[in-house]
Amino acid sequence: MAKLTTQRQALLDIINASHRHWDADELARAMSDAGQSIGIATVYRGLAALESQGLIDSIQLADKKRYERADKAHHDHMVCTECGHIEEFSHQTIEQLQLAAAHEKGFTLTGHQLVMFGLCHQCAKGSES
Amino acid sequence: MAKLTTQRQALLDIINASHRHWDADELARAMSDAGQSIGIATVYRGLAALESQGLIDSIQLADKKRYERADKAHHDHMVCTECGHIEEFSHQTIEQLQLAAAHEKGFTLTGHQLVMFGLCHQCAKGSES
DNA sequence: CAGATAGGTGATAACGATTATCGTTATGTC
DNA sequence: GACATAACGATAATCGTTATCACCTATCTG
Ligand SMILES: [Mn+2]
Ligand SMILES: [Mn+2]
Ligand SMILES: [Zn+2]
Ligand SMILES: [Zn+2]
Repeated sequence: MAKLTTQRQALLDIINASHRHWDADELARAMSDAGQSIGIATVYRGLAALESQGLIDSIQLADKKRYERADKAHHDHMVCTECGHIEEFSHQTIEQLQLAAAHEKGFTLTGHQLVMFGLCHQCAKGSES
Repeated sequence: MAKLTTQRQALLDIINASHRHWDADELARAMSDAGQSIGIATVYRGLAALESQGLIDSIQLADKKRYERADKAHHDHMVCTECGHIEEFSHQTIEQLQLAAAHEKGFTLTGHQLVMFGLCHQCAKGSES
């Protein structure tokens, strides 16, 4: 039903070209920098379409949603509160224990999001007094 | 430095009176219903003050922040995407594995938030075809 | 007590991310 | 080509939250 238009393909290409976690604004700017300016509403619509088709993934951080490529195994995120760096990790046992905890409370799980906050290696080093 | 004023005490009392997870608007309405109307800005400021003093806790959900009493052990949350019901759970092993995962990536953890989405027992029953 | 100082309060403007609206444009089908 | 169906883009609107700013309180000081 939803079409993979020129601009949606371009968004997808940008996202698939790295492991970055993009927000809508960054993508609009990247398109613009590439000489292919795009309306911000089109970015939001395109991202929603791509995500609903499973072509990209997203994480909801406190302020904004960030999108990333979907061709990776499920993982969760660590966010550096100093520089914004996002580190990925996956832990099979944590996933299993989550399922167990949900089951114990009678919950039918459809998803989850684990975000850890702290200082990345770089920023922890830099802030030593 | 920050004062525990009459309205802040009232907010704290409401929050401590149950295990609910309140948003700013609900608290303003509760105050109003109790005959003690309060400006919405005062609610936000009061909640920020109470939280920074460790008198209340909060969780950041996709759209809004919700506040709850702080006199409970750390726990995480399951949110029913159908009715909004929030179930709490805590899993010691999950917490420990998170620390291990962070350490492995060189992250100094300052916090985390695990939110699981799905259907609560009630809603799962109701949606059987 | 009078004045000074430090916060707090409340109405409301501003903000930032996202969504809705609406006229225009591209794409697909006959 | 003509019509239907989405997508596009500019922009208004929405919503949670924060900033402003003109009063209010306390609390302190002499
Ligand atoms: Mn990721
Ligand atoms: Mn809770
Ligand atoms: Zn960092
Ligand atoms: Zn439910």
